[in-house]
Amino acid sequence: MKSLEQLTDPVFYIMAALAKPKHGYAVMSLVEETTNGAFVIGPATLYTIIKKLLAEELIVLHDASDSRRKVYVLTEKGRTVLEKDIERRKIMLTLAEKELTKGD
Amino acid sequence: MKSLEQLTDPVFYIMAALAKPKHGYAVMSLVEETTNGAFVIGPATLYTIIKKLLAEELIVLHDASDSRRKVYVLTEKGRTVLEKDIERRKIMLTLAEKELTKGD
DNA sequence: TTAGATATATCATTAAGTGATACATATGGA
DNA sequence: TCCATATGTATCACTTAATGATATATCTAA
Repeated sequence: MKSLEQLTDPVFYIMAALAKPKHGYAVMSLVEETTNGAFVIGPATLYTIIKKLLAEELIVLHDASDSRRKVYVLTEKGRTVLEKDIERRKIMLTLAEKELTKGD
Repeated sequence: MKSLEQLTDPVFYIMAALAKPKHGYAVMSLVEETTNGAFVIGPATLYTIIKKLLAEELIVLHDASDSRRKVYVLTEKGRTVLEKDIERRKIMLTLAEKELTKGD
């Protein structure tokens, strides 16, 4: 995750889920449910990425955490990065659809 | 690239570009120009991925190729995979935007 | 005639993702 | 009460993916 540009898919999903405070397990559940099981983030992926996001200060441990559940939420910086990545992804989709339909 | 679900960003870009026949170098140029240099696919990434896509039969060497320029194009299978991934990406974006705006 | 763009390709390294596993607490039945 | 299942966090070791550096050849325009 060089310098925060180009979020990978799992990173994007996790950050999107953490736009609102959630604990890790809830992130896994949300993604799995929302995608009808098409996208599953396992614990290894989840906690590896959470560790990175904390280090990059894109998320923080939220007050509401207790010893059992650790609640995280996007920082302002994280929100900005996510919003920028949403734009990038929209441009990607535009390009793809243009190429697919162009001409025929 | 397990079994063709979840295309990574570089793979997605390259496949999108190859919806219409193009040689490798043109793919690099197209992506770089379209994104105003925000996304750059270097030769190592490009040819590594082209090799994989050929092996998976998502692209094929196109007739118009000569010894200098190798022109590739999506197969029917490749087109189907790309279209499915476009849908997945749209769902991802919907989820992200919903989480970002929900409540406030 | 030669510098820079075009074009393809691989090697070696780094970065990213993940299966397997571990461990603790909570909860709802039998 | 016991215990199976779900909830919840975490890491290790391995695989997969991406890429910087480099090599090589051709084409083009000054």
